[in-house]
Amino acid sequence: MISFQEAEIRSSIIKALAHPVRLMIVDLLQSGEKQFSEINSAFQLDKSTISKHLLVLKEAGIVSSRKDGHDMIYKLEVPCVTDFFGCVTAVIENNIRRQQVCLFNP
Amino acid sequence: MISFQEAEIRSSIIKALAHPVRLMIVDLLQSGEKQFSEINSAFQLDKSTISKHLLVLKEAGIVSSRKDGHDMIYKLEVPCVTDFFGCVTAVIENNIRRQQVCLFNP
DNA sequence: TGCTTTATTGGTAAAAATACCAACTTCCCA
DNA sequence: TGGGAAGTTGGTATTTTTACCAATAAAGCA
Repeated sequence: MISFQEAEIRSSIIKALAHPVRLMIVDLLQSGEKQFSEINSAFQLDKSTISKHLLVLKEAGIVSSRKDGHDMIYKLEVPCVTDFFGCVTAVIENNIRRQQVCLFNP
Repeated sequence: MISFQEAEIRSSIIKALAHPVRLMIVDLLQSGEKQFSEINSAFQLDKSTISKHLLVLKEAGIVSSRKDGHDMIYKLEVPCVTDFFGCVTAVIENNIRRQQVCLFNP
C-alpha cells in the first residue's frame, strides 16, 4: 500500500480539483490560456474569491500564471487532468445504472 | 463550459477521493475485495473513523459493500479511479521538474 | 435465548475550507 | 508622477470536514 505521506501529497492535488468553481475554471482553461478577467467574468463571485481559487490550483501545480501588462494570464499546466473527468463520468454513469437496477429490483 | 450543477456533481465524486486515508483505502481495494477489519487494521484510527470514510466512498459510488456473516466486504466499484493516480503522478513530476528549473535558473 | 464479535450511528470538539469586504500592490499611461 | 485599472492579500464570519468516544444494531454461537 502507498504510504500516508505519499497519500497526503496525492490528496492535496486531488483536493485542489474538489470544488465546483475550480473544476469549471479547469474546464475553461482546457480551450487555452485565459486572462484573469475572462475567468472572473464567468462567475458571479467576488474577484478575490476567484483569485483564491486560482491560487489553490496554482499551488497544486495544476495551473500556472504569468503577467502581461495589466493582465494576469492563467494556463492549464497539466492537460491530463481532463483524464479525471472521463473517470468521473464513468462513476456517475455507474451510479445511475445501479440506481436503476435498484428501482427495478427493490 | 460545464454548468455549475454538473460541476457540483463531479466535484462531489472528486471530493470523496480528496483525503489521504480514503486514497489509501482505494489503493488497498485495487488488489481485490477486502473485509472491513482488514481495511481498519491498516490504519491507527478508530474503527468509526474508517467506517465513515468508507461511507463517503460508498455514497460517491466509488466502493460498494455487502455483508458476509459477521463481516462487511468492501469492493472497488469503478476501477478507473486508478486513472486519477496516473495524472496525479504526472502533476507531481511536473511540479518537481519545474522546481528544479527554478533552482537552476533563479 | 443471552453473549460476543463486528460494524454503524450519534454527538461533539477541533480544524479546514469558503466567500465576502476592505486595503494594498503593480503597472500602464495621460 | 499621479490616477486609474487589474489582481492579490488580510481579516473575519460561516459552513464543512474530521476524529474521537459512547451507544446502538446485526449476526453467529454457546
